[in-house]
Amino acid sequence: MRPREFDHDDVLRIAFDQFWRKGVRGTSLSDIARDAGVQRGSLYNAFGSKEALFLQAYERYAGDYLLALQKALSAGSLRKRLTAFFDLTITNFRSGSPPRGCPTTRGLMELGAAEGEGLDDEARTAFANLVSRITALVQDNLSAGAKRGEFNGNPAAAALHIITVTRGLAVLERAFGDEAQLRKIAAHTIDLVLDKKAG
Amino acid sequence: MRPREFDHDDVLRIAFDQFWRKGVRGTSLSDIARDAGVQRGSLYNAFGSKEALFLQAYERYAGDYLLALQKALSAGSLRKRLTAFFDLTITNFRSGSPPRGCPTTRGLMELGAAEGEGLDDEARTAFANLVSRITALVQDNLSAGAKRGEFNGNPAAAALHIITVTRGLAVLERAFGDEAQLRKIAAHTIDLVLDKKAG
DNA sequence: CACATTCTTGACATCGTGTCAAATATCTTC
DNA sequence: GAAGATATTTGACACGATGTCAAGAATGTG
Repeated sequence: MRPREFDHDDVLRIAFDQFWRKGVRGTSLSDIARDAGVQRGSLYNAFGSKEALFLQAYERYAGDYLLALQKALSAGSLRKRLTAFFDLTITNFRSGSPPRGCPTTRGLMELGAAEGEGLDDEARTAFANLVSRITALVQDNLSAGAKRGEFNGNPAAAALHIITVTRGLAVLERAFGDEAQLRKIAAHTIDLVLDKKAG
Repeated sequence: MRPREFDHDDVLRIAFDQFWRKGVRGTSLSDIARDAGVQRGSLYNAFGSKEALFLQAYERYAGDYLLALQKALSAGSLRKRLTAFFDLTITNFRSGSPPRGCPTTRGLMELGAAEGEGLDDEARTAFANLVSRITALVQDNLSAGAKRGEFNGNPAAAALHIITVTRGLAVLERAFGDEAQLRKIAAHTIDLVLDKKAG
């Protein structure tokens, strides 16, 4: 056995940074190889393909991000939790310089409609998975908030609504790059959801 | 002068169909040339670049789409109008087989963060422009509805909220491909916006 | 009828993905 | 400690995409 000359995790981090900034299609393995100080062929040998490398790098990101969201949603009133949730969401979209946007949303919109076009079903599953987990997280918090009398709507419907808004925020971030606007929309959404009349 | 051997508008339509289905990065000028029965070089001669061709094709789409939305928002109660608005939005995302998603949202997420990466600022402007126009359209309807007593919130904030939801729907469409889910979210959004307590 | 102008066509340079075989370096076993 | 097995590295190759360019082709005009 010959040992690797590069660190597996280092490459994943370097690669995901590029994917995040430029999208999967917009990032070449040559870029990553240069940044990581590794030969292109070695990346193919270690990961198989650009998409496989992306998937590994993305899973890493998704795990970290989900944990951070969990933490943001873990204390205070429901309103405080939702505020922290949107805060982290927007901060994530606006991280980096220039801001990198949302990698999940970008990945989802990069998917090809048919076979062989763009990212494949494995990537779609990974993206959809993170979205589903976040939705469940929000829904659990809404259910708990309902028990405490902080919310009196349908937790499932409201969670889906909130996740839809976060996806929309990711898109508007790309369109206008106006962070204040995003925060206004988030605040308005919280008001709408929490002030809803009893149904 | 030698006359063109192809129809300018035909090519725009054929090209946009491909861009819509596979994204700008995922569509090659060879694909379009083959589909249109035109030599690749002729496309460069006539349009200059893939991006320039896309921009022309997109403007065509944007004009048509905005008109259709205007029509959907032109009659009945505010609730009926918003329902027709979301209906058309979702129908547009789900058109084609397989469904093609939202070209504007896809385009926005395909943008590069820095120079030279992905679509450039001209494309961003075109996308942002359509989003802004749709927002204004919705806001006008909300303002008119407020005068008729069908709505008692802030038209600008509500319009921004609604447009954010439509962008989110475009993303969820790619993630889950579940049209019934999209329609539920849309209905819930209309309820939230119209049932809002007086503020 | 010839000319100028535009379009078309094919060749080329460059870059990206992905494959492969040969070379290389370590771990293991004797 | 030496030899071989095994995995990694490296460079060459095929292929397809973008974009440029010069040469050929076809039409309107003088």
